[in-house]
Amino acid sequence: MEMVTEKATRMPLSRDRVFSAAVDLADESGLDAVTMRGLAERLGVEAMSLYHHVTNKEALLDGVAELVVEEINAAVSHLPVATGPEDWKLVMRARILAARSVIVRHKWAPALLETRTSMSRAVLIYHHGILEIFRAGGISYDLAHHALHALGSRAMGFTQEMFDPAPGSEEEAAVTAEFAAMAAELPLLVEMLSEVVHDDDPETNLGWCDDQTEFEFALDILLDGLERLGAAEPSG
Amino acid sequence: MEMVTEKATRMPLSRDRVFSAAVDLADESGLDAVTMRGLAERLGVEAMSLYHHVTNKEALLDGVAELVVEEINAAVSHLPVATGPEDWKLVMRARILAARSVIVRHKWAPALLETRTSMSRAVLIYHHGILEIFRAGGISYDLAHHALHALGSRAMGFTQEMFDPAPGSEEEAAVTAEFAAMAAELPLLVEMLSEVVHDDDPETNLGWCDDQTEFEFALDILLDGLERLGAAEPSG
DNA sequence: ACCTGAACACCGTTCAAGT
DNA sequence: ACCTGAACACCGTTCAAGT
Repeated sequence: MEMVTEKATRMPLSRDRVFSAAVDLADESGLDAVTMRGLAERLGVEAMSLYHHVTNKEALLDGVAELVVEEINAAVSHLPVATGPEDWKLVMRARILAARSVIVRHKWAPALLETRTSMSRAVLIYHHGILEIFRAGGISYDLAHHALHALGSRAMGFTQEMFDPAPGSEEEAAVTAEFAAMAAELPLLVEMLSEVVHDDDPETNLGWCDDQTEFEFALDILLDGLERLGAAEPSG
Repeated sequence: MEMVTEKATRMPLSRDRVFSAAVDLADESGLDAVTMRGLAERLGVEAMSLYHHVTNKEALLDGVAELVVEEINAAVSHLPVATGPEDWKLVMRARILAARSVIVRHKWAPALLETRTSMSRAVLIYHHGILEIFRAGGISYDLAHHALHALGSRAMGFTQEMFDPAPGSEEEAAVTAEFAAMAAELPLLVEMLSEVVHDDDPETNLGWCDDQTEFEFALDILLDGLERLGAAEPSG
């Protein structure tokens, strides 16, 4: 039942080992657990040794983010390519949902990716693939550019949701309490929530309000809208 | 030219003064400058005095977020209300763009709001107002619920953009360099960027990739799509 | 070349003490 | 009731020193 720790392997440190140990640490204990000291301990080494392989914490986080996006690129690399205006939307949809399936395995990734300020090699490659699909679909560079902005992080399979308390957490209890106290002032929200059901399956959801269904709902509105705009363009 | 500092006023501390001083500090020096010690100094007080008014740093940040959303609620409070299926989309659009104008005054707010885990009083009130517009437009609770998810933070006037280096920053230089080095592998991105122009006006943009035009482009696709779905619903 | 130990400058926070 | 000073347990990081 016990995992083979990095410490037990005793191989020399390297950038790759540092980054992938950080990913594992984040998977197990969250992003906050990724401290220089904590990561070093997991690697059976002193915190200061890490600085021999990464210039600082920011560079470490850049590397971790890059590893996640490379995992996405690997996951989408064998997916079918678009052949024309008929199938680009389905191909795009499949690619984005494949990216999302990687993100779901690393629930801390959205928060990390949002804090990255520079576009890395892997992110550029991913977006080039997205652009390829738009172009195969006969969509102009101008519209594709707008589309990349409109999709934003959704192109990569996630939306950073506001206010998503973990089910059963004290935050969720706090929201429920606040909501109950204000029910009289919020009649429409009360009525809406009595009509709809939240699916809180932690296996498929990134959070309270970011489940697969809602992600696909918004994605389809955007893809449908883009398809419509593409069809209305003067030339392919 | 020198501002009247909080220190000079010498009034006793209060929750409200603490929160609004934190907003001012974030406006001037960014969110990272809002430390217990830094905020205390600005208030002419010791760091530990703050704990008499807020339970901890998280509660401080909650209060700061709440103040921003209250500013949004004030900004939209006198806007016209929707009267039916004919005008709900315009009313919604105006409200969301008014919210955005508040966010633009506090460029650190998106990053802060994304980290809040519980839905506050002001956020509930804001979303109730949004729901009011959907309902006036004859949209069902079920569709409105999907719509709130689909809009996400965009309902409040922002999208947390990934990879938005500040114009002229070293991050932007890094992206440019990376991009140049990979140009051969990214022919479509090269061609796209040669055709489109980025408007980097720092007055209207929240970042490199989140300018007013792109925000409205995506917003209109979503509102148009929701309108279409609403019109197709069996009953209002 | 690679790793370490001690130290520094910051955090948020606790606690006992001041008025 | 409100504020303070010293201290604690953490950070990221520097630097001189070890092998």
